[in-house]
Amino acid sequence: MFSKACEYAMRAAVYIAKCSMEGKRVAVKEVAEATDIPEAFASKVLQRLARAGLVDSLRGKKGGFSMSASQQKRSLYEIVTLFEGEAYFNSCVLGLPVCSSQNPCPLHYQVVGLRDALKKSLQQTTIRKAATEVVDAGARLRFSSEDDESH
Amino acid sequence: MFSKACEYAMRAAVYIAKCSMEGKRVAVKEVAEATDIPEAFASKVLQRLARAGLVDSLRGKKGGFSMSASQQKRSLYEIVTLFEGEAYFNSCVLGLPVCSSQNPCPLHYQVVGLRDALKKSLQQTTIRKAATEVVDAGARLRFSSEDDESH
DNA sequence: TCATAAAAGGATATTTTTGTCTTTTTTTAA
DNA sequence: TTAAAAAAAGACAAAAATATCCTTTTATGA
Repeated sequence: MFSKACEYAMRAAVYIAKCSMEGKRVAVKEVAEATDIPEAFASKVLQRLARAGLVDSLRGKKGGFSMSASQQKRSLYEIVTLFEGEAYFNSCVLGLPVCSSQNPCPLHYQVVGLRDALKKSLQQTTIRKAATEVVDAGARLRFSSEDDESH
Repeated sequence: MFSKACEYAMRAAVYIAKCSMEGKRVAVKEVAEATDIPEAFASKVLQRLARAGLVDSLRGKKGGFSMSASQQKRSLYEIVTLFEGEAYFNSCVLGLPVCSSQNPCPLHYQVVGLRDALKKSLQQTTIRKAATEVVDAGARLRFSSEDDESH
């Protein structure tokens, strides 16, 4: 449904938010392990999130990534559009360059409403809210449980 | 949202259905032109649809593609899963290998319902129905209108 | 039977996505 | 001031998706 980069970005962002809520700055290495992302790729994804202002990064010893309260309030939609582009939610399901109520493709009415609902759902879901699911409901950001990290 | 191959497959299938409803068999060349798909790629996509039994193909002079009444009744969902895989609608939005109500990711409840609705909508939409939209409501399968095909 | 039209199949090319590795810059603290 | 730790940046590699081209097989009709 979404690209790997986008999936990774969401997992990483939620993990960083969770850490920031606990007042902890995290390094790429930890984010990568906690969310099952290849470390070097995680680094690229986080660079992109940082350049977009969705996370803060600090270089050097004791550096790492964090999210301010206002960053935690940004929506998952912002992450998705950063990696998939606005077109993901706006362009024609059949790939036509023009498709609207004026000029619909045969699936326009069929699909547009549902896709808009998905869009709105992601717009209304803050990164912080997703992080809270992890803390409160034990929702996961990686396959294996946090118990068997074995370190 | 969907891959090019999948978009092409849906456009091509709907066009072939429309032609078959008019009792006309069509060649790749015509399908490609009518739906704005690169011809060689259209050929590959149609081969795949044919192997999957979603369209009939006939070689040789007067050959081409067509869809029987029962093929026209197949759903768009079948085309999508042929090109995107079942996983498209079933796997975790965040890309986790395991994600269910037992073991949800932080977006599980948020997104799963909407994606299921999209799935059902595609399952309930037959290729024939989409083709009827084109015939009855003038819905389009390519950018420019059919008037300016200039031939 | 032979030329022609069409799909099928195979090979190849291009672009994008995914993933890795190495070097550089920045910061901290000893 | 220097070693260590961390992100940033750049180069590269591998895989997948997209796209094109060429050959082979099949059917038709003259």
